[in-house]
Formats: sequence, structure tokens, C-alpha cells
Amino acid sequence: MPLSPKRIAGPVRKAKIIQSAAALFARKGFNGTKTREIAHRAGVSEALIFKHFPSKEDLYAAILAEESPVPGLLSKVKRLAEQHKDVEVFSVIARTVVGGAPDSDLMRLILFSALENHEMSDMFFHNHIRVFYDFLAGYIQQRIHDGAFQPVQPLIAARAFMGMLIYHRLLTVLFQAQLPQTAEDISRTFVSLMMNGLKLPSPKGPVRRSGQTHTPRTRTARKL
Amino acid sequence: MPLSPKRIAGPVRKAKIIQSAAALFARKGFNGTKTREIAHRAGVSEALIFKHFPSKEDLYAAILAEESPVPGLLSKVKRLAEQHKDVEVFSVIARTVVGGAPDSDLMRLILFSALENHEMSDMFFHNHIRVFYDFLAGYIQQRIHDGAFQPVQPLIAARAFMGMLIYHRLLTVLFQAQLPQTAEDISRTFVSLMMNGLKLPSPKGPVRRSGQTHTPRTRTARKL
DNA sequence: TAGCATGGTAAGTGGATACTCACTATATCA
DNA sequence: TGATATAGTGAGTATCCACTTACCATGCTA
Repeated sequence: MPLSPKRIAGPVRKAKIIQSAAALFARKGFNGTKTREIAHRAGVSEALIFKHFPSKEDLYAAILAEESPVPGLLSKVKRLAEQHKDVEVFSVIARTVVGGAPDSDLMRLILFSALENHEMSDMFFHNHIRVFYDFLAGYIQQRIHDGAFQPVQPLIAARAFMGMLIYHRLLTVLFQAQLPQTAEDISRTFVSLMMNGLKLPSPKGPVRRSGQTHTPRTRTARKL
Repeated sequence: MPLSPKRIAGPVRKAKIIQSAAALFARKGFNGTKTREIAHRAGVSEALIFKHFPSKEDLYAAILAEESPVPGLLSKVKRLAEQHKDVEVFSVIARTVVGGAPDSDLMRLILFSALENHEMSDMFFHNHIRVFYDFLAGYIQQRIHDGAFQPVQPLIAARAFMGMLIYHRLLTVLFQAQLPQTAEDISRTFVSLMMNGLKLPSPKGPVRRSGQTHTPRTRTARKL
């Protein structure tokens, strides 16, 4: 071993360990990842990990507490929402998610922690996912009130849209089930479906067996 | 120990072991589940597990090879599809998924195996999920050809619809994020959004910036 | 009812794994 | 320049865990 290539400031090492561990936890889960591997990947001894984190659990928690892509997206979307740019609102969200956020590591990390039910996962849900839905549902509700969208349950509609996007990510991340189209085309189709879906219903429209009744403002016949 | 409460036929024991193991693998994943726990839950000794399965891996594979809810649903849907009952086709799928299939254990099992990338998960994807998509996409394509739906990419549309449903299940299974509405109402909203989304676009319709151009057959004005 | 296949277990075993201990190396600065 | 705090490690250790071995128990049938 040469003279002294090592010895880095504490916080830097700590960050490096977190980064290495995150990559491994994302690929193999908490139980599947060994502290020895983390140490090796971070280029340090196993003992050093325990100088920085009391236990493997604590290291895991530190990772999940790191930042998420949600706040950034949310503020961007809010600006568009204020201007009632419906299509833009949905497009930005779609492009962000279909285009790769959250990245596959974060996606796997969240899934793993939810499945293994680490408490941090509830935190993630409440602080990030939930906040986002509440906003999106609120926006949809407002636009229904404005007469721009048909009266649907806003939370369900929000979930439906996010479902298209996240599930698409899920299939690509978990099963490498890519689609032949470009991310841009896929986003556009999702947005198009959603915007059409939210438009006021046509007369011989779909499933209106019970629940909220609502007289469409304009009506027209349509072939088939 | 009393006289002889035990000694059950081989295949029955084996099934019991599979069942116990499935419940545990679903809750804690492959690495998180110990053979000792499986034995305890099945009410047998650890050694007996290894009489039935050469290894823990083999036991896991046996579980994933068990049947899935897909084929049953698929045949039901096919019948409706032949009659071009669009709304019914989507409704049956929606009710089945929102109503609880796959059950939460199976859902978790699939997710875990996908994350831990067990080969069985690829098999599951190809034999069950994929088959289902191909059918649904085929159906959508046919209805587009019939002039009943607007021309979208069928695979993307199929993924969008299944996304709404499965993601909804995912949130309830992973985060206990229930919605206040009944399963029936939720299904109806999903179907309604999808059917509207697939209808031929209105003139000042959404996002039509590029890609497939298509002159709508009938057109009507709609307020806002 | 002897013999045998089958159902079942207690008690290991060897290798892995999270975490510790005792210690060395390097930087900082009074 | 040495006192002190900080960065770092090799070599454990106790425990756990998948799997094995050697053995007992029970039902079946010739």
C-alpha cells in the first residue's frame, strides 16, 4: 500500500458510504445486501461503516431520508396550474415520470422499503407521494368546478393518471418491458387519454349507472 | 407428546408447507424469510422441508409456479370481447383488479421476486402479464379499426388502463392508502375515464402536436 | 406380524454475517 | 514538537441459518 492516498474528511466518507449502500440496497434489498459488500464498494473497511452508523438499519434509514424528486416537480407543476394550463400540467408530470424520474434506484429503494415495511417508507409516502396527490386532486377539483372537466372523484382521477405513469415506469424498471415508442410519444398518449377522459361526457357516454348524475352541457350524436 | 396426531400424506404436507412459505415470502421476501419460521408456521420440523424440497430456492420456485388469477379473468374477458361489449370488457377487468385480484400476498410475492430478480419473475411476466396485454392491446386495435376508438397506440393504451388499476392496488397493498369510495365506484370511475379517453377526439381536442394524424369521422362542438 | 416404504424429528455442522476491539496513521495547532 | 482529535483498519466473536445426518414412528400389505 502506497504512502497515503486515503484519509478523507468525515462527512465526505460518510456520503460515499451512503451512496454505495444506496446502490446496493436498491439492487438487493436490505436483507440481500451485506455490510461487507458496502464496505468494498465504498473502498473502506467494514469497521469504518460502523464508525459512521451505529447499525445497518441506521444506514438504511439515512438513505431513505435523502431527498426525492417530488418537491422539484411539484413546484414546476404548481406554476403551470396557476395559469390553468391543463395540458401542460399533465404533460410535465408525464414527461418527468415516463422520462425517468424517480430513477430506477430510487424506485427500487421505495418498493423494497415498502415491501419490507420499513417505517421510513410510510414517511416517504406521507411526505412525498401523498402531498403530490393532494395537490393534483385539488387541481382537478378546481377545474371541475370551473366547468373544464367532467365531475369525477378528483382523488380517483389523480390516482388514475399517476397510475398510468408510475406503472409504466414500474414495468420498465422491474421487467425491462420497454415499449417501442419514444418517451415523448408515450407521454403524449397518456396525457391525451387523460385529457379526453376528463372532458365532459358525451350523451351515449360510458357507465353512468349510479352515483353523481350530471347533465352534459352540450350534446351531440356520434357514429357508433 | 400424545399418541399420533401427526403423520399426514406426503402431498398434503407439501401443500401445507408451500402455503405457509408463500405467506411468509410474501411478507418478508426471500432473504427475509428463514426456513425455521416456515417450519414453525407449517407445524413441522425444519428437516421435513428439506425432505420435500432440495433447497429453499426450490421451495420458492414451486410457489411462484403456482397458478395465477390471470387465465380465469382472461377467458371471461375474451367472451365479452367477442361481442364487442367495450364497457363490459373494461369493467370486468377493473372490478377484478380493484376488487382484490391478485390478492395482496400474490402481489407482494410478484413484486419481491421481481425486485430480487428471481428468474421465476420473468416467467411470470411473460406467461401471465404479457399475454394479458397482448390480448387487451389486440382488442383495442381492433376497435380502433372498427372506428369505435380513436387511433392511439394500443399497447400504450392497454398499459395506461392496467396502470390505473394495478397502481391503485399497489397503493392499497403497500401503503394501506385506501380511498373513501367503494370498489365499485372506483372501478366505474376508472372505466369511465378510459372509455372517454378512447372516444374519438373532439375538434379542439388535446395534444395533437405530431405523430399519427387522423381525421375524426364525426365531429361536434363542445363547450370549453 | 415381519418387512418395508413412508412420515417425521433432534441434534448437529460449517460457513456466513453484523458488529466490536485494540490498535495504527495522519492531520491540526498551541 | 508533542498533545489531541480524527480517520482508518485487521482480526476477531457470537450468533444465525441453510442444510445434513442418524435415527424413530407409523401405516400397509404379503
